[in-house]
Formats: sequence, C-alpha cells, structure tokens
Amino acid sequence: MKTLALIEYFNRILPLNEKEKAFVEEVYQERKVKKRQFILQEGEICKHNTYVLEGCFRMYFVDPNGKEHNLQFAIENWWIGDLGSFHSNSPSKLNVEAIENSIILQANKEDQLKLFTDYPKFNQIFRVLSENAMVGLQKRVLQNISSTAEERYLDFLKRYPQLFNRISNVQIASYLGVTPEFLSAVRKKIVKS
Amino acid sequence: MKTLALIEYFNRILPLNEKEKAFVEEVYQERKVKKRQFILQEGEICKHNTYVLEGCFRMYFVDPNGKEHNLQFAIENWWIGDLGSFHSNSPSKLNVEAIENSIILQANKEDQLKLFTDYPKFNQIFRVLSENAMVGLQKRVLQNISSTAEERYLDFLKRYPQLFNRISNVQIASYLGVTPEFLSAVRKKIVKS
DNA sequence: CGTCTATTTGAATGTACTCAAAAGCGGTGG
DNA sequence: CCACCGCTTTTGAGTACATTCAAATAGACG
Repeated sequence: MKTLALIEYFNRILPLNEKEKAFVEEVYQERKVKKRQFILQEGEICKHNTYVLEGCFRMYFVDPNGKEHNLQFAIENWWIGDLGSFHSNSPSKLNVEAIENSIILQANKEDQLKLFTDYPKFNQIFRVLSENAMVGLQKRVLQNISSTAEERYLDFLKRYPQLFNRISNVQIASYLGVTPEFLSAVRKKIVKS
Repeated sequence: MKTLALIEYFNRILPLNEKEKAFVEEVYQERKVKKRQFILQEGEICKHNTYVLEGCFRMYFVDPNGKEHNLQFAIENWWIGDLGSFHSNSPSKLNVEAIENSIILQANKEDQLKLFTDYPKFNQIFRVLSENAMVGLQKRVLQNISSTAEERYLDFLKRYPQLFNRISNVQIASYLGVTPEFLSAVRKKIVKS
C-alpha cells in the first residue's frame, strides 16, 4: 500500500490505532503526476491536501508583471497546497506544478474534515505539523528581512541539502527572492572565496 | 474575570463547555507588564504561551551586527512568543518586549500540554489558529520576495490599521525589512503622489 | 549533431543602505 | 510660558546591493 509511508509519517508524530490507519488508507488517494503538470492553478479553489510520496513540486505566485515567485518546494514526505484557499474555499492566487514525475497522496476537503471530526487525534497531529511549519516560515521571514542574498543562498544549501541538486538555480533564485543573474554572480563570488 | 476575553476568543473558533472554560480560567494567569519590559529574552527558553489582553508587544531578532529585526507585533487578542523555543525547549534567539504598558494571559508549558491531553478540543482550536497564522506568514514571505518596500508599507497600513498609529516608524521599518531612513523617503514619495 | 533550456557575462540603471547632521515633537521642570 | 531634554523623523551625499536587458556560453537530451 502506498499510504504506508504516510501512516508511518503520522505514527512518528502520534501512534495510530488500526481504525485510524484504515481510515487514512481509505481517504488518501494515490495519484501520479507528470513533470510540468499542475495540481493547482491560479483561480481554482484548492480542494486537496497533498502529501508527496515521490517527486518534487513548486508552489509559486505570478505577480502583476508576470514574474513567478516560488513560495515553497515539496519533495518526499512534505505537504503542499494553498492552505488559505483550502480552508476558506476562496480562489487561490498560487500555482502548484510538478518539477519531476511525481506520486502524491490526496484527501479531499470533506474527507480531511471527517478525519478531524471522527478521529480527533488528527487534530493534534495536524496541530503539531502546522506549528512546525510556522516555525520554519518564521525563520524564513527573519532571514528575508535580515540577511543578504548570499547569506540566504548559503543557508538554503545547508538547510535543504536534498533539494539544491534537484532544482535549477532559476527556481532557487525565485525562492530566495533574487534574479537568476544575480544568483549566478553570488555563486561565482562564493566559489572564489 | 480577565480570562473572559480569551474564553470568548476560543468560543468563536469552537464553543467551549463549562469544564473547559473553568480550566482555561484556572490555567491562564494574568500578568501586568510595563512598557520596555521583556517577557522573553535571547538565550532564555520560552516557557509561556502569551495572549495579549491589553497593550502592545514586539518580537525581534538581534543580528550579528547588533541590528534589531522585528518579526512580529502583537496587540489585543493576538498571541506572541517563540513557538520553536517553547516546543523544543531550546534557547530562544528572539526577544519579546512590551512597547506599551500591557496586560497578558500566560499558561506555562505543563498547563498548556495538559490542556491538549485533558481537553482534546483545544487541539482543534490551536490547529485552526496555527493554520491561520501559517497563511499569514506565507503571505508575508510572498510579499518579501515579490514586492518593493513601498508596496510592503502600503499593504502594512491596509492590513493593520489598528497598528500603524501605535507603533513608531522605526519599528515598522524594522518589520518591513528596511532602514528607518529609507522608510521615511518612501513615505515622502507616497504623500507627494 | 542540432535544439532547447539553463547559466553566465557585462554595462547601465534602480533600489536600498550608511553615516552624519538637522529638524520636529512631546514632555518636564523652572 | 518657555527652555531644555530625549526621542523620532527627515535630509543629503556617497556607496553597496540587486535588477534589467541583451547576448554569449555551457549542458542536457533526443
């Protein structure tokens, strides 16, 4: 069963009983997604909570000038989706695109809510997950307002060693909030020193 | 009872029964904090979850050059604290300082955990709170990597009308990630146009 | 081998920072 | 009521960081 990875993932946060495991298996549907395919596009309402089993995604925003800005990447055992749109049923301003052939698990909104009402333990699990995600986002905000592009790039390499060799520098630049040209200059400077 | 505001706050997310209300009242202790007083300092372990009843706080980071960077403000009905330090029992790199005379409610870590184990409903409440906070943080990251200082400042005014007339421009500049001098120039330009 | 995309280069420009100093503003005491 | 203090905001000149645009180079893949 492909949901095994997810069940183990939950188990590490809080052990599940058999009923809970069965429900996870029932609710999370496997789906294959090809490189360059979208699982969410601007204007749509985000209807799924997505867990990545294999592959890699990016979630990005297109600004009024048509430029893309990567908000998040997701590889194995990460979650991705527009939480705001998902919870408020409002059209998303974000896009989620596979940057590798990928396999994901998805629960739709009804089932996800059922998970919370029928198996309260998942409230705790997702509370912990959200809290962890918050801590990560806070660190990123802090970095964006206090560090230079060079520092942010070096920190990115250190924090996500599994990521930087799978993702193009164009995408990393977009995540860091700089142009690819400038990231190239930064990299050149780092190699020299 | 000073906890009334907090109980109502929880109630708006998910109605509490009498036992739950009683426990909130028991667990959250009122505390007065004077302007310029700290409720968390760098190096300490964050031991409290803090809810602001009255007043105003800022949470900031001091970088290696000695410069302060505001990560968050908190006024009435907001939470503040270093979640990372709180959950992992690790020394915080952040400071939380009152910028007005304030009144807060605090639960220590044990009691907060008891809240989750004995009254599972709070898992759901805090899950929802964390998710909302995440959405806000994501928007801020997005802005930082995609907008100019002027756009960020205008958005700050629009999003936090209750805040900008209580907080000095020095503090707002630090929150936006620019120098006070540059924010001054931005404001001048806005007035002109 | 050619095609497509990613990366690098360079010059000109714009955005934001640093440092030092001046101006404005709210209180407090004489 | 005014003079002074401390703090915030503004100004300006020089500098550093980052972008734009166009073009060259390098890699990946069928």
